[in-house]
Amino acid sequence: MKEIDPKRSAVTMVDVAEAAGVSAITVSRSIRRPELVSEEARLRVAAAIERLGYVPDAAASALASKRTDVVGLLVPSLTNSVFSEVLRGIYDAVEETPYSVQIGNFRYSPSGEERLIRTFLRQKPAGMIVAGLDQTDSSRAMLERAECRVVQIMDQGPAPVDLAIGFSHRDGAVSAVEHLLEQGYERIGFMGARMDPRSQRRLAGFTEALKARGLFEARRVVTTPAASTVGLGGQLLGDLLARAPEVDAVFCNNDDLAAGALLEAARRGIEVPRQLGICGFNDLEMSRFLNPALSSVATPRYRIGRGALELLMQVIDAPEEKPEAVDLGTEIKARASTARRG
Amino acid sequence: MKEIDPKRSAVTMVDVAEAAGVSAITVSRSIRRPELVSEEARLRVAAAIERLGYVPDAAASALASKRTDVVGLLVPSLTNSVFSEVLRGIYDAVEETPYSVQIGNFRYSPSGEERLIRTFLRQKPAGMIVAGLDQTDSSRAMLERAECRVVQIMDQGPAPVDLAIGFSHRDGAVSAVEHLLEQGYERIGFMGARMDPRSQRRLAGFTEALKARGLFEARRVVTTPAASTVGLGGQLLGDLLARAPEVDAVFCNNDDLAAGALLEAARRGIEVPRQLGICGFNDLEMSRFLNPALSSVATPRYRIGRGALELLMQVIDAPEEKPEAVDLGTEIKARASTARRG
DNA sequence: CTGTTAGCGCTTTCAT
DNA sequence: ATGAAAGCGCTAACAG
Repeated sequence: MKEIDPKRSAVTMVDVAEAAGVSAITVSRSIRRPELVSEEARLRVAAAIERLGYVPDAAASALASKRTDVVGLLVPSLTNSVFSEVLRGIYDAVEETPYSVQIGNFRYSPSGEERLIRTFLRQKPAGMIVAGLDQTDSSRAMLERAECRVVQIMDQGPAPVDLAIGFSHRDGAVSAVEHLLEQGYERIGFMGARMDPRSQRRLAGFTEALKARGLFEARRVVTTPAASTVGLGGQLLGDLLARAPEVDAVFCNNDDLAAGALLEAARRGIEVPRQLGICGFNDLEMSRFLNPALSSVATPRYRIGRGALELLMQVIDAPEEKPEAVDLGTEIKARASTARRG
Repeated sequence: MKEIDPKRSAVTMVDVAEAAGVSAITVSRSIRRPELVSEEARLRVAAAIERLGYVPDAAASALASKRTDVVGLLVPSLTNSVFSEVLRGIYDAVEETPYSVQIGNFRYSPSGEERLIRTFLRQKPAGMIVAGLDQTDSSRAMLERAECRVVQIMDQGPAPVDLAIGFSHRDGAVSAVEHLLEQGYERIGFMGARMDPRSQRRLAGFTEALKARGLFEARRVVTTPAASTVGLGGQLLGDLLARAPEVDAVFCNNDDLAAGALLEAARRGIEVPRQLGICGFNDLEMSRFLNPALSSVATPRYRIGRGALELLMQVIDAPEEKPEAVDLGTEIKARASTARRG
């Protein structure tokens, strides 16, 4: 049985110092800046640390030094496959630095986001990475007053709090619509779930692109506040076809929905791409292996993650630097699911 | 441009106290135990906090009180869809408590896991949740000495460090094999990627179940250390069929591989389930929407997450309590992809 | 290269 | 219901 005894005072730096026959500060230095300590002292300290099972106290260190090596990361979801690539980029990049990442998941709740920002700022993070440009006023104010640099990721738009790296969701949607038009589709529908601010911008791009050509029909747009899943993609395709049976193509807000639509079309005997073109968004790993392969708008998720952390590292010791917002762009991946002319 | 001025000393509790005309301790109390403070004082303090933009310092609080409200969570992956459900369970459960979760991702690296455990313990977490039972000796020793309760999740086996909740990967694999045998498949192959300890146990269950019936053939097992993806599932099916063309069914280590195998079979004109039965593991959301629907071993991921946090809450203020390890079990979902007799 | 001194901002403990 | 004093464990700043 595990023994938990919070009264037994833990080993402190002073204990280690006494055991090693040096002073506390030498212990501190041999942990943080070993090059400033003689090899002999360093070895004695290391041995004492090992022998006593010393674990430095992060809170005491943070309090005394007024700094931490934590980079706070705020995302709206960990289930959404989009963010897993971003995380991979961030983790890859942070591994090359002395910093560590702490994730907060606000689950698409603005008040949850405010709460998390407050919690993170209490810890005096070395930097913050937050998803999106659309924080509440109060969240935005906290980020603006924060004593650390802030990178907003995933999106692209005017007036970021500090730094920003992402892409234009509107432009991505426009390129999808243009691709579908090029392939000869003209009665194009839209399927969207969750409809967070970025999804809204994709819908806006979709709408604009079609309106510019006089091809927009409001009834061809189906959305739901529910979270995107493959199953929901099938349902939404059913809803769309019931409301607007004439649609010859559908732009899906993301690849989960698009995969669901593709599979549902197969179940209904609807031929893709001949009878119905389907285009997704994000270009998830699985999409190109579906039958037919799913066309999609590829988004630079990994590069956003890596880029965000690199941006932060670049400015973290240079408070005066302020790089421009970075637009990484998107790329349409034309595959069989929209190859009407092929 | 964002102003970062680390020299400008931040607002402290004493500043708030002066502004509110009370002492620091009253400020402290009106934040943490408002019921101990008169309403008048509380209102004045709240106003002062608001006016000055006071943000309590987490490090100072942790140092003085020797406690935090952080529950550390260590997972080997955030990309692996398996953990997203676990996270959802944990987040749902923690929302009902005053604690907050901090995720560490060790990316299937044992040394990364050690490093993260060390980092987490420095913060004196209120509790720890770690994936798996197979830590290195050094990791295990740290967890055993930790001044907090520890829950190991995802697996089931002898001698957990402290608490445990999960299911038997071996039994799950056995049930998959039994299902395939019942359906009349006899030359069953195995496809596995990553092959972490839990995957190894699934392979062990697969092997045992077939050996017991004299049906095991080593060449029908293909594995790779690479991470599971849909694309890899297609490749592994190709490898398996090249090495053992006689296989009439395949048990895949997880649903990503199984989905890839299913899609690759379609591409090759192999009829599923008639010519080839395919069974996955985990029962991801998408699996039942594939064509044909994918049979899979459903794992209680959400319940593991929620259960782990609930276990922790249950023992966190009762150091003497030590519940038994919880085995949540698995359930085979028989669907079209293995319905040979159907 | 090493040590001394003086806090960091908060909470605990004990008074009142 | 409120406060005064003491210190949590570490590091910055300055000596030596």
